[in-house]
Amino acid sequence: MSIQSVAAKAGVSVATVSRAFNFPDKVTPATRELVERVARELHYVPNASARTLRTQRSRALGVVLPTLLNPTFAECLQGIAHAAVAGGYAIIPVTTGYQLDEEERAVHLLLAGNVDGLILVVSNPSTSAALDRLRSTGTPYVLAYNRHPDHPCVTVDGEAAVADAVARLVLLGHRRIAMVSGTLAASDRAQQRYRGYQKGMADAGLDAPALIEVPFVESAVDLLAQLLQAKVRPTALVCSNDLLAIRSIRAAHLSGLDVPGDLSVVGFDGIALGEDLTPALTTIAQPNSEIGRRSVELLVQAMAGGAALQAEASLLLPCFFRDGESCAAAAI
Amino acid sequence: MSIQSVAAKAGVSVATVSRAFNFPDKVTPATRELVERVARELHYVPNASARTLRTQRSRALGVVLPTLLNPTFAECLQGIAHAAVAGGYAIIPVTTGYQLDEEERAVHLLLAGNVDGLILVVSNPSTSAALDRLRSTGTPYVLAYNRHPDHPCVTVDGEAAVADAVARLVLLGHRRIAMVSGTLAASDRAQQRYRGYQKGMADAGLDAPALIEVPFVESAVDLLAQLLQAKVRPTALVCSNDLLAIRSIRAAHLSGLDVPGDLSVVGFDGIALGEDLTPALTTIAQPNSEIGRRSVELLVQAMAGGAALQAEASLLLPCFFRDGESCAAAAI
DNA sequence: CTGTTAGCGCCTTCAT
DNA sequence: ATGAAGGCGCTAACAG
Repeated sequence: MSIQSVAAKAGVSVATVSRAFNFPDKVTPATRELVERVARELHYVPNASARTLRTQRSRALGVVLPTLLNPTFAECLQGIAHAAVAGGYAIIPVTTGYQLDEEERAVHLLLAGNVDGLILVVSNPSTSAALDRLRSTGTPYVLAYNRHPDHPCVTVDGEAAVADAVARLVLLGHRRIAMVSGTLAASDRAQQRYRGYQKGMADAGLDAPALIEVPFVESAVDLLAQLLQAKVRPTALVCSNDLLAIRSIRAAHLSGLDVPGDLSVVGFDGIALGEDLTPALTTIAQPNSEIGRRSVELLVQAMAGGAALQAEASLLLPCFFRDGESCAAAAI
Repeated sequence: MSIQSVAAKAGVSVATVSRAFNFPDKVTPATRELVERVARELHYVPNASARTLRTQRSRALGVVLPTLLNPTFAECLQGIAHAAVAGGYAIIPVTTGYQLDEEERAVHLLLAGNVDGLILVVSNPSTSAALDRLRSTGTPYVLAYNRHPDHPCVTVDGEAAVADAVARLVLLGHRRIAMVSGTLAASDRAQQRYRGYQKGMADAGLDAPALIEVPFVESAVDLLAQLLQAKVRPTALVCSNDLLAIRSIRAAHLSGLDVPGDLSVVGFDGIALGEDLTPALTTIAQPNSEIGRRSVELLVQAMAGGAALQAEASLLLPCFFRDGESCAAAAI
């Protein structure tokens, strides 16, 4: 079922068959149709490996993500997948479970797999050994969700967005506003959002209580419930992501608190599911699917140009405060 | 950076380098170490395309899924990804958006991409043109979530599980139990679950009201809210998947109904998020990640044996009723 | 416009 | 245990 068989059956050379597929204009309409017909009859499908070997282009993109269990990244991957297919690229996703050594393994794996380019969400661009390795190979790549002056990135201004969210809570009369985050060291996003929180509090002239850091997902609800039962508790929580926001709401209920009556909760990410919950999640919505799409577009464009992407190509997409039902005016 | 360079620098033949990597036992420990050292120095990485071209094995699996926006499939893909990496395979996922023609395109795409095997979640195995095409090529494949006597499948007994759930609702005193489903024609899973519902109702000697079919996700909540405001409304809803269950709960709230006080809701899928919601989702939990993992294992095993998978290899995994807070005894 | 041909990098007999 | 050489299927010069 090779190009040879098609050429033989059609009575032309392999070069003609190749041209008929890759440069239809460079062959007579008659021969092109002949070749196409024979190819169809033989169920001929070009061999991708042979083509890749010859052209040195695999038309495959590697994708490195923390996890697919967070809908944020699933939505992003969906966006990547669509854009990739549209651009004639296949994608090879690898998840790292937020582990640094897995990031390196993933990059190694994908590089060995001959991908033409990489989209990655890393823990922290500044300290990523995986990125160093990648850079030294010259393979085009783009970071999604990460933000760093030395790398091409597609993301949003999480810091400003959180500061804005805090300002809104203040306008609603909240004073004791706490922030809930996963392990701060595990992601630059978390750090940026935390900075935004601190800025927001400072701008409002409020003291920022200590960050509520929730290391393990399993114990998150219990830990939060405990905190909410303290004599002096926050009236509003700014959560570093929607999953934490959902768990915070659950913790509130377990503590006998009504959301938003007794406690306001703001998330971050804008997962689609949030809109179907009760209360509907108030959150800072990122364009997750678009982050994926734009990352692909940037990468494909760069690869077409032959050059690796520059940090200057970075994109800062808008995100917006999505009003839901988990936020209300502070009780007096 | 080819095997040639390594051979030259190490002063051995390319054959020896190849052996050092693929059959370490077939070379002297000394030469093996020499080759490994030189390879490391040169940052040599075997070229996957060349190897694939030569061996006719890509060590890549194609995955065809409806969507990643439903956490069910995201969880499954995560399971697939883990098992694939463990088995030395890369995965190439393609989503179809529940569209038949996309299924065919996906299969075509992946076949052209030289995958060694395919895992797919199709709309309906009985009517799938994509499967016919696939079968005729002899490429090993396995269906996930689908169930059909003529194909190798990895799934659960959704029919029995729903019948059991209905029985539990009946025990709680419910009589007016309705079923909520997406487009029935769009998936064999939905059909199986509906049959389970009908069976459960019949077993309890109850009349099954007409299926509540929700064609469009966007209008689901509105449609459901409308139904719940009828003079005679169900006291319990069995939903064909967790996303519908979540929307049903929202519709209930919008209608002023308390869940589970006024309305019990049972989902199907067991998405992880369900446990963090309030009320925690009562659902029929499938082992989504395991469905993915076992699919890969079956496929890899079959490919090692050289034969395509037989329908007899199908796996019916256990699923279980996961008690949450969205279900309670019927009000008298 | 079409054909001939030389590799792309690797594995794998077949010799040695 | 190691080396030499053919060829997997394809594309891209280069001829004609």
